[in-house]
Amino acid sequence: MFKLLYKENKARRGEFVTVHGCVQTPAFMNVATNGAIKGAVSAIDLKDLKCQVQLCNTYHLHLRPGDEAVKKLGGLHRFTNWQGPILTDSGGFQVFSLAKLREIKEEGVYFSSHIDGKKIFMSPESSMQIQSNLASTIAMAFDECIENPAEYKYTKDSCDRTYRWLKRCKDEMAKLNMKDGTINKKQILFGINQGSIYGDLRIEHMKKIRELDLAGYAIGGLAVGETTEEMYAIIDTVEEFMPQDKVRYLMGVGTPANILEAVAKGIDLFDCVMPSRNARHGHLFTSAGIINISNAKYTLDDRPIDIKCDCATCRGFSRAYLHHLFKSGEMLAMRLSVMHNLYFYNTLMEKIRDALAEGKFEEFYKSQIEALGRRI
RNA sequence: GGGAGAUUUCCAGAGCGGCCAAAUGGGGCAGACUGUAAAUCUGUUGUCUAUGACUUCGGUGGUUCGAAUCCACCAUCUCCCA
Repeated sequence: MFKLLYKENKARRGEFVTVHGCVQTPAFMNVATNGAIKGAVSAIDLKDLKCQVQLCNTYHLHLRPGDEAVKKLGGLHRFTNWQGPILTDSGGFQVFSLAKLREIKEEGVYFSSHIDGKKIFMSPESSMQIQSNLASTIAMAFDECIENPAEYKYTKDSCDRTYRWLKRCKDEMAKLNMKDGTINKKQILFGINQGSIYGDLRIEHMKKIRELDLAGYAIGGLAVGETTEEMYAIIDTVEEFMPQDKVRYLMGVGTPANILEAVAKGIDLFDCVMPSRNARHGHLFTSAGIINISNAKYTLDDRPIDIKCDCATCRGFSRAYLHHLFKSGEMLAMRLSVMHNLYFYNTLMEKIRDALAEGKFEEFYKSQIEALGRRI
């Protein structure tokens, strides 16, 4: 259940209540595709990183260790030791990211496993079954994430199919939530808007899916090849047609600047691989801009990554030490960096919420938007 | 004392007369990364007045139209026989 607390222009400060706890929004969900944040960060660390929601992946966990195994082990919460809300992505993104390894049909998608080539079939029904076995808090609808640029005709047909799939997802989840042996019988479903960069298709699709009265609505298929301006334009276009009383999730986005911009446009939830992936590659976010810690100029830099940050990494370690850990290929380089970047993202969201609560979001936006994208 | 082999651009190491400023690794320098097939990938790594020019392959001299590549001597190192 979503409760809108404050609004400043389009930006929203809210609370999203789930069976696994209340999420203060706007919020960033921390991505743990395989049930772990890459870079050796566990659920124990997530509390210190101000994480509210963990995101896991249906396709990946279905292949390994298998959703039946996770179910036998008590579901994702017990398996990963994360007791807060968990959102599972449906496998729809893999329709995009594993495009070379799949074939789309009306009944569902045939994948060749990226691990061993084995044929995998995922349909709206099987995605719901897997997510039910994983027992996440929030299940995402099984969609096709269309790459950009896309043909208008292809996009229209795909959106129509994604809509038919959404109805099948809803029906299947209703059945699963009543079934004996289901771990989380209160699992909720979010629908996903598609339509590439075509405003009319986006609106038409959004209007149709909002009729299904789902627990939340996501905008998918962005940050997959279009320009930032096109992405912002689509958010503006679709937002008007999203229910006010439901949580809104912009999937897979993005940079800190993207997130701040999207909050201003009325989005509540985000997730992105960027803080963790970029951290593993030495790309760190700071209040003054972005740094690449493996650059030679940090060899003798005794300052913390971000002088204004109070994460465990910044409290205890210098840029020079992090630089050395990267150059030496130490695992610790990634762990400390991922923890910093996630803390940065989660703290950014906290600052956004505070600004909204005080009615100072616009001020905050203006003071931050430029620095967030700067490279130093 | 005698014999055999080595010496290449930051390192290792290919090259055995022109297609060589010199393969391939590593290291260095930089860039990318947006619902994670990503501890990955890409570019670059002699100098410059830079679609070309110049100086390099232990040293010096020589053969040749042309040498990292062939010859002579020198230097250093390794192995074998005394």
